[in-house]
Amino acid sequence: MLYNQPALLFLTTIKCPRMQNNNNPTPIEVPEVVVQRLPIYVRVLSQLLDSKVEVISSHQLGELLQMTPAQIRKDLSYFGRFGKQGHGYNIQFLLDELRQILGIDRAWKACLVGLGRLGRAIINYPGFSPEGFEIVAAFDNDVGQYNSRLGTITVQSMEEIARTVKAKDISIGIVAVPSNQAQSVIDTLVENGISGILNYAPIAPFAPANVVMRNIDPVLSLQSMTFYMKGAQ
Amino acid sequence: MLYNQPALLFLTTIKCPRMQNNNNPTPIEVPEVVVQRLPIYVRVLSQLLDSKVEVISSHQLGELLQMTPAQIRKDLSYFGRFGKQGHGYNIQFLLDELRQILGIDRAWKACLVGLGRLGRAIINYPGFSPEGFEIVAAFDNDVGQYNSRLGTITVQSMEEIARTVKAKDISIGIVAVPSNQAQSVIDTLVENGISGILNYAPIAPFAPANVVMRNIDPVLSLQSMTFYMKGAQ
DNA sequence: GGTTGTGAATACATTCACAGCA
DNA sequence: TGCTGTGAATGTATTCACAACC
Repeated sequence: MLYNQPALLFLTTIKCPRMQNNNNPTPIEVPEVVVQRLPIYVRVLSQLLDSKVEVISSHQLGELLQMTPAQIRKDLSYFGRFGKQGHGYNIQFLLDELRQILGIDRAWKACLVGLGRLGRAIINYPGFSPEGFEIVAAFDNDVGQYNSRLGTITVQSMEEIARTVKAKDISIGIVAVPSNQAQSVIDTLVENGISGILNYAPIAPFAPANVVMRNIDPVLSLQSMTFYMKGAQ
Repeated sequence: MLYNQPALLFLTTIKCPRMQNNNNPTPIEVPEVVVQRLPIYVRVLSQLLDSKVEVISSHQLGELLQMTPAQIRKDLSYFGRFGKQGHGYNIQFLLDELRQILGIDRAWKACLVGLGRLGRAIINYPGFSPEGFEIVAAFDNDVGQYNSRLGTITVQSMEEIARTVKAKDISIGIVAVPSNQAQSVIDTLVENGISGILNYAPIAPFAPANVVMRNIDPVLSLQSMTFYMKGAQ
């Protein structure tokens, strides 16, 4: 059976077009779990670069991330040959490559739906824009919110989602509405051509296979945590 | 090589003591990925129960969660035999069992470290307490925050972490401090006997193997999302 | 010497397929 | 008949181990 959507968190191998910078145009398969690790490498490599480290071996990187050097080398080898034998990886070069592979070498426009407490925290979160994710529109159903300004953004009614998503060429939707509205908001975003959704609502969302879904759900994290803590308290 | 800590998100099989309600006292191994799915089952089953559904088959549940019925049956079979042939699973019974297995049939006390914008959003998040996770203390280094009250909680200085964690018997720490302070806060929590950490700081944290770590990092989610969206924009 | 990149080997997770039971 | 529970089979992911190279 094909399932088009990970059960909130996990999924397996998926076909992807091979990177363009490679001369071989045949498609390769990259495990989804590998793709999910690439941003972690990017994060650590950036920090190392900030600390003026220029070169790192898979062994040292594995030490920092608590993973095996072999896994790091294997992960990277899906995309190219970025290292030098006897030397390691040039951090700046590897970072540039990984950013291009992930598609984070450019800016991405997102809209936020839902401006309750959670939505306002999201719109004020300072971590998105330095990484190239810019929230350029915000929507809420509460009439009291309309036309209120949050930074450079003016809150719009949900009826304006269709028009604004197209007008501003938005490709990512961030969903922060109450659970009972979340699926219908997701449907609206999908209908209007959004291709990725970051969902904060505690539901098991549905979306077609061509839309990428990511869920942020701290309660699920806590609930799987306690399984391992039952001896502790 | 043994690695004691998942690289932020994912890990594999781990030894766990078998459930007590089973007569067999030998330890079984439950894949971590299975444990992470149990809360998802709990969530959907609760919603079904609210909708007055009493019984469900693995096929129907698989439909709702976009996973195979075999996977659901296999996952549950690690912990016991909860279904009836020809009938399906009694939702109330299965829920009770799953809650006990996960250790979420009781309350858990947590403390929050960091009361910036993110920390205040976390302390106001209404999703924790209905699930039995109660934030009973909050700490910040900013003198301006001390003794300010957030709901029933009074903000304390970080020096009071040790005393308060012990006095209030807190087992979970929620970390919402800036990246550069996060590892040292985690170390402090660990030293004071915290056994689970929910980390919101965008770092690759380190903790000993006996501490359960979960990371909430929307930027990582977005960065692996765009990999699949490069055709879209 | 040190380190990468990778086929082969191992370990793990999912799915199949069917016996067994209501 | 309809569905669970589960060994066996398949499909994936990780790790090993070593040739190739600096």
